Amino acid sequence: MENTEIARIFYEIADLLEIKGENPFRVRSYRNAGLIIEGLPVSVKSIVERDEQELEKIKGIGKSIREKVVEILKTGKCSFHEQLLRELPSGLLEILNISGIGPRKVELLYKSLGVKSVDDLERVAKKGLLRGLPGMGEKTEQKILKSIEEYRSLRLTAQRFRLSVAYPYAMGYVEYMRQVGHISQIEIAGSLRRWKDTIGDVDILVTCGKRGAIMDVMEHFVNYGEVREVLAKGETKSSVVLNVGLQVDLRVLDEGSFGSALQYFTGSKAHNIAIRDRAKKLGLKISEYGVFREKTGKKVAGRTEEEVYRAVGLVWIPPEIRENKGEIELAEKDSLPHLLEEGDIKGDLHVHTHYSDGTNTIEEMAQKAIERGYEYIAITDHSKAVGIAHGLDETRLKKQLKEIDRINQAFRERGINFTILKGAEVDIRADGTLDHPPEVLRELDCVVGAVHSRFDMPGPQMTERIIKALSTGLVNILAHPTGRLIGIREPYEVDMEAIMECAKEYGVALELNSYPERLDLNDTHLRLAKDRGVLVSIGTDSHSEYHLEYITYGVHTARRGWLEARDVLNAMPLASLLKVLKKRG
DNA sequence: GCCGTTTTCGGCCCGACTGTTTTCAGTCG
Repeated sequence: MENTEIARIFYEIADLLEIKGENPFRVRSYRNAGLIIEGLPVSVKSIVERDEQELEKIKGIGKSIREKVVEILKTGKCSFHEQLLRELPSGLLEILNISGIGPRKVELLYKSLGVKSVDDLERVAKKGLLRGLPGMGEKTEQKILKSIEEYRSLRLTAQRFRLSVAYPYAMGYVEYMRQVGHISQIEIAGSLRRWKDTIGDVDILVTCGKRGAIMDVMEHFVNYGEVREVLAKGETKSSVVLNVGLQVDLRVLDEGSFGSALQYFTGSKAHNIAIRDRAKKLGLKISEYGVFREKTGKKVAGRTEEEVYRAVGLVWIPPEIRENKGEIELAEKDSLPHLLEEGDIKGDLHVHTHYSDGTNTIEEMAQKAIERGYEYIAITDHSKAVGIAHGLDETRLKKQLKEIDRINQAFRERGINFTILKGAEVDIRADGTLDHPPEVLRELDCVVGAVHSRFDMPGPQMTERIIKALSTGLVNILAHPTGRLIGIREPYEVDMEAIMECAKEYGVALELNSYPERLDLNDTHLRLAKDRGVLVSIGTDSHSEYHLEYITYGVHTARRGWLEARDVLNAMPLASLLKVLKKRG
């Protein structure tokens, strides 16, 4: 039983209790428990196997949740959850996905019209039966029908957008908004500012210099060429949906509230709740409009984020780590980690060329890397098992190595301080053996091992496969360690703690693959790697010279995992890097 | 249901927009 499955049961309990009209704080506890469990870097199962009391040490998990977790792990189900499902049809949970419908309406629809599913809902809405219910009119009925349609089409595609998809759209919108006058400040907030790997919607905040111009700004916003639909248009907030289906919200603020609004809309929700809780204990009240004294209502901060954090006794916290996972406690002591920055990156250790499935030559990739200010790259083309990528056999690999020698020699002669490392992305075969012979691998500077087949293996087998490969002592870096493709393919089952233990023993770095569809390892695994003292290599997996820029996504993801320059293999200058790489074998 | 540097009981983040309302509930973020 995986963490996500256990979390799902708690989410469902929360939804069902909410429909029943239970105490909202009890509901929140279950939902919160789901969030916590889903976000744990280690499996709940392993914690319980060690000592089930340890669960209660996690903030937000008490006796009741702990008992239910243990029950789920033992029996595969939760009797409380089952009991709720006997009281209420499970189809009600699906109805909650229809936007504009919450628990109160679900209850009303179920009790008054016997609506048990989305299909039922569609039927009664089409019959015009909704408009008779209290609080509902013709407009609600039409809106619900439209939402059902959207829900059905959305279910076929991804509901969230990859960071790399949302980011350019958001930047384009910001550029467009700059064209209207009266805007003095503009920032993107939300999960995009926190660089989450997927984005639900985009939040743009602006300040408007002239009071009377707010509606002009709103008008400009909803008239953007990419807008498919206007969801709301008010004096402080407007919402639209773009043609691609991405929702964008705009908020207009006073100068004096910009910092507090930026803080508020950047989130995360868990971080904000903790910050507000803290404010309350200090006799303060925080809203998007500022920090106020609870008693007098006097405003004490709001212009900048620094001001807001200072008002509650904290130093400014980088957006990427605002998840209420320990950052607030450290901000109090002014001992936050010094997070990695893009300028710390000295090179790229996962790069393909036209030898396998890349589009550029070795020289072209090196040239681009030099322009980025790097000291080195490792050329790591596929091995022969990855036939579809035109993987290299030993003969072609040897030819490539000679070419690298030639180019390096030419760099030296021209006084260019840049080194191309000889590498390979060697396939870890299903039986755990490597796809190049050991004597060939020993000739290389940088061996990247990776799984490219049989993703459906059971967890223990996959773990054993990877551990066998790393234990040869021939691998420097384990590439995209979970194999996930965001929104396309789930990660394969693997015991990450066991992999990390092995990686540490054999001096293997784990990769944070920066390719936008991968971002693998993810933030929680990165934090685990840091805690376990396993080095991380941030590679772009570039298949063209333009892909080297993906390092930006990698660096921000690394920041989400609390990584500092000293935790990152390719933040090392060449000399130290070579020392680490040579330790293998 | 969870939590505790005022608490083992009594709190638990806050506000905008919409659609239906004649003062507000529900939903959303």
